[in-house]
Amino acid sequence: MHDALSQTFAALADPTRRAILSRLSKGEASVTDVARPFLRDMSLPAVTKHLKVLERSGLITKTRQAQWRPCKINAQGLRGAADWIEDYRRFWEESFDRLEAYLKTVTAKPAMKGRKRGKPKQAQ
Amino acid sequence: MHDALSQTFAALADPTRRAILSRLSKGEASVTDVARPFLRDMSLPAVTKHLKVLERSGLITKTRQAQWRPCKINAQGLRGAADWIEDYRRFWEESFDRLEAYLKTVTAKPAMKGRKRGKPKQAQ
DNA sequence: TTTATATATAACCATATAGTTAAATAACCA
DNA sequence: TGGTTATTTAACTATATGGTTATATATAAA
Repeated sequence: MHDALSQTFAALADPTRRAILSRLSKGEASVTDVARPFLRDMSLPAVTKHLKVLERSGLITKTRQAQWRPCKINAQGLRGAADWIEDYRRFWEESFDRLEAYLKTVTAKPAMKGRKRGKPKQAQ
Repeated sequence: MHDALSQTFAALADPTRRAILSRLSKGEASVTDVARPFLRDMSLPAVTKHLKVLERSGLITKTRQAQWRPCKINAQGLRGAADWIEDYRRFWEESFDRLEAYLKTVTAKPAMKGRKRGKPKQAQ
């Protein structure tokens, strides 16, 4: 699974990493500062690894400042994911019922060929 | 990682599963129909597993109709993910610069205590 | 009852993920 | 130089993931 979108979603599929992004959305922070709230639950190298996942997926960037590596959010990396999900928004918004009815008229042609024995038709 | 949001993002972190959702957004379909486009690349049980992941994460539901299990999208399951990402939208929209400036005035108080030797300050 | 279709499960394998501890590297300070 | 702080890397472990093939189950059809 190497595509960018999969990497983004995979990066978001961890509460620690989402918390890190939330923290960084309030401003840059060093690795130690990012790690502080998690050190009761995991070691510093564990946080370093999470940061690496976020960096690889383009959701944060790291710069250098003396012996510190300030981390900065790059929420642009969320655009792809946001756009993807956006395509499904209509499914949970109020116009859903009317839209579903419309879709049923649009997708009425059977997409399943070679059907022989009363197979269930798709949305009609 | 058991929380709902993590499960949703994890389910989305696979191109096959996203393609399945895309297919189901156009209407209900049986397991075989859902699987058809993927059978050059993987076996039917592999698709069954993907469907199970989508089902566990609440993104689809399966019903029964004779020997078929029509699958139906439940994009409501995307709401949580959409809402989470939405909080970061401001980071990639045009008002970003002005907003960042505003945030800097808001988050000016140092969140890093015990600092001794010219540690980098956070967004100020 | 037998056969065919649709789907699920079992057992297995390879790789990825998320954590650990210990050691290495890098920059600053005295 | 030597010591301290910040961060990364290495080596390892346990579990999860995504795939396989073979088998089982359920319903329908002949």
